[in-house]
Amino acid sequence: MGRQPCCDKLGVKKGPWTAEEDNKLINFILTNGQCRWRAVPKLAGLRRCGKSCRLRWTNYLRPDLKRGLLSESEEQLVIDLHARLGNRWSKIAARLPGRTDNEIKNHWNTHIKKKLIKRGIDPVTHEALQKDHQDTETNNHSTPVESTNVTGSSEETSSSSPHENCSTLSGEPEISFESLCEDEKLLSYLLGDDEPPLVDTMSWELPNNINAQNINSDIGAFASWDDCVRWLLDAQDFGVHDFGFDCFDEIEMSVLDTLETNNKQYSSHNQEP
DNA sequence: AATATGCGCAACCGCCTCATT
DNA sequence: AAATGAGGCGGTTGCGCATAT
Repeated sequence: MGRQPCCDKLGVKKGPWTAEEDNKLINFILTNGQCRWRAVPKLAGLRRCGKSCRLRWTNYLRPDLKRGLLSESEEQLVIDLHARLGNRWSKIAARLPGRTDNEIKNHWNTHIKKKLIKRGIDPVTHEALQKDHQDTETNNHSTPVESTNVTGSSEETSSSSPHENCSTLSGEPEISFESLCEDEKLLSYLLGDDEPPLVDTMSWELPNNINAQNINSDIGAFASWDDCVRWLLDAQDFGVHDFGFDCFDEIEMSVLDTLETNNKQYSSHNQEP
């Protein structure tokens, strides 16, 4: 007994989404909130698969998405997390507010992988490529290669942990994963045991009983519902940060600050005899 | 100017997990 | 306990654009 397809394949549109379809989906979700994705296409008047709607919403239309390239600190965080979690993109994405698993996966495959390889690091194992060569250089010491030392720096300190020498691509001091391990709570959070302190997406989802007029009065004086949707689409183009949703940045910076502080504490602690 | 090649990203596909019946 | 449905995830594909020849 096979599974039913998630949607009726006949008459289901594929390919790039049009602005009109985006409008319909945004209209529907802003009005009704996220409900059963399978029912969304029908209710929203879209000839799309429910999955496709979910993907479009989560990867592109969500108003809390950041746009643009990952910052260096984000990239470093991705590398660190990947060293620990592997290709569990959704877990990794959960640690980067405003970023999607798809986006991170794409960025990994197109940018970070190459950077790591260029720096002699195997993007899969996070160990050094050409191990034989490096082994002879390091006196045959079988210490695991720094998984996230993407600076390619050859300065080997006495630290023995494979994750201690984390640094940014720009060479700035960065978050050490081992240092994070000193903080059980933080580690637990990073490894996914706890929910990350991200923005609660439900906070902007709208209850079913709120209609377009309510939203208009809440968001501002939009002349029409179309204006509201247009505004939202514009927000996508510019990024929510351009529209005053800096809480996302604050939360992210708070997390990064915590990590950095922890790293410093660990470093100073480590330097003590 | 035309063509080939490479790259980045949005979207799809199929499988897995979990909740519900 | 088994069957089913729905959402979620990771891998892959294909299109559009930029750059090289």
